[in-house]
Amino acid sequence: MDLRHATPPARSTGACTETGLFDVFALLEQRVPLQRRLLHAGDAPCRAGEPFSSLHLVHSGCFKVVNITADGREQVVALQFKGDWLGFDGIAAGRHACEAIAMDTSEVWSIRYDTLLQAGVDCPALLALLHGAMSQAITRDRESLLSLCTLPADARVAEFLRHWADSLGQCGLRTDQITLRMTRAEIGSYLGMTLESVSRALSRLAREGHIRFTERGRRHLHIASTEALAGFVQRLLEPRAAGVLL
Amino acid sequence: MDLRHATPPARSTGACTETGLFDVFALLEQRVPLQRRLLHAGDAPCRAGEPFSSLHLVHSGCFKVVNITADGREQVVALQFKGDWLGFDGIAAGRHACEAIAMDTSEVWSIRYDTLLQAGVDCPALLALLHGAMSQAITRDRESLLSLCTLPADARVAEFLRHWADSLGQCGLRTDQITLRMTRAEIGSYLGMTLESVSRALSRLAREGHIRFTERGRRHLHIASTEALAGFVQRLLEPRAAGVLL
DNA sequence: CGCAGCCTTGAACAGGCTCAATGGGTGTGG
DNA sequence: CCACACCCATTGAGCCTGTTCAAGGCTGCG
Repeated sequence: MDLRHATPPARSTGACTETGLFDVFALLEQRVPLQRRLLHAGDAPCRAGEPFSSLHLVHSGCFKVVNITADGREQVVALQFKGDWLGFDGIAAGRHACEAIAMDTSEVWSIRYDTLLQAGVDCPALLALLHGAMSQAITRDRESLLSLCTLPADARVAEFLRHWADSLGQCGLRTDQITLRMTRAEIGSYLGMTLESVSRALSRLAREGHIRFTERGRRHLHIASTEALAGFVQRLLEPRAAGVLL
Repeated sequence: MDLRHATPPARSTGACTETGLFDVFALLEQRVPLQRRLLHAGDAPCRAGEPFSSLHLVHSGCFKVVNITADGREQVVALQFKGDWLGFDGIAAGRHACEAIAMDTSEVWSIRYDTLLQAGVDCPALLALLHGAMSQAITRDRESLLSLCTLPADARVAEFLRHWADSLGQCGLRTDQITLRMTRAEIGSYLGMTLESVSRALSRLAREGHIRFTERGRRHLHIASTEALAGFVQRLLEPRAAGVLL
């Protein structure tokens, strides 16, 4: 019997590791001293420029990760849900490069990096966990990069919705009914487009029946089928592919 | 005393590092069994889809990292020089997501991941090294993302040249005379633009005197000043910033 | 020499941006 | 309770940056 499907992996894209979400939390809880922190929308477990000392495992809720440059540019570079870690960017420089900001009431488990390393000596599974999470962060950032460069605006929005629904699914929530916890401007920042383009793309998706805005407002929407969304993306891609291949 | 600053990661963007590169290689050499591999342009230490078993530390030369999707899109998502690692993307899924391809005669030190972990138990500095490198990879990917989304095409090309020169500098090479080891199409893939746009941007930079093509062909170029390039980027940014602030 | 890649440049086109007007929702205070 | 202000979202019109398509040049090589 395959346990992996009983306790699905922590938001892995492909085939991850025997240790699923449940195991991750259980293992940490019993092996490492950690501090549970309840956060509200807008709170930031780490801020850009702050000295690095702890990593934060998202236990519930969701976060946006914002990168800020010296010259004032800023962008949402990642979204993190249950099972994702916050703060990896601080390890190398000893100082955080990005802010992580709660987009909803959320709980994180904060773990001092040095104590995590010490615990890792006795329990290699902890290290495997950590490395897996970092590796996944890299893989996902590169996927973002690829989507940004190879997909037209509408497809990026469709992928974004699919990704969000997927993430909810891996937390055990329903994937057909989603509540966007970001403004159009934030979505646009994440997807490399303006808020107007996001709005237009959503309208188009609604017009084509892939999504439906619920009566509770423009941030609550119903997704007909994530497969259909994927198909929509592929259809936008075809003209180019055909042109290239023929 | 903070160990992190005693053995800082290689090629850190910000404050790098009296010790840096040399220590990394020395430490690995004396602590971990590794296999030196000489590669030629086009060789790939890891291929997409291949099972993951080893990490590869770049000892000389340079690599492009190419991400390939199931539906056939592909993109250059990173460039790696001496001191960078290849293969992090394989840890989580147990299988590589990206290809790393040598763009020049290069040497990598290949290290089995499992033996590296074991060595890490006795020598925490090895783990610090590894984590620093992964953290840096994340930080850099996010910087790419930000450049892609917030800079116009010409600025992206300027930043690209600056980054390349910087990377050479951190290998101890001269930074004013660089040889691009990529075609215009590859640069375009990395920067999210077409090869024509890259070519035009380079022509513009040459016309404004920031770069000069040498007599040895259009891939060899002389950079007047990396600071001037940074200034060029800022100048392209100002109109927007001014518009936003006023 | 002729071919194959790669690079450059021009001209037309288009996707997404900017600017602007409008409307819905929410919270506050009269 | 309504009026107002504020923020967010939608939609349209015109524009601009970067793409597409096309032609031509350079270099290296069989």
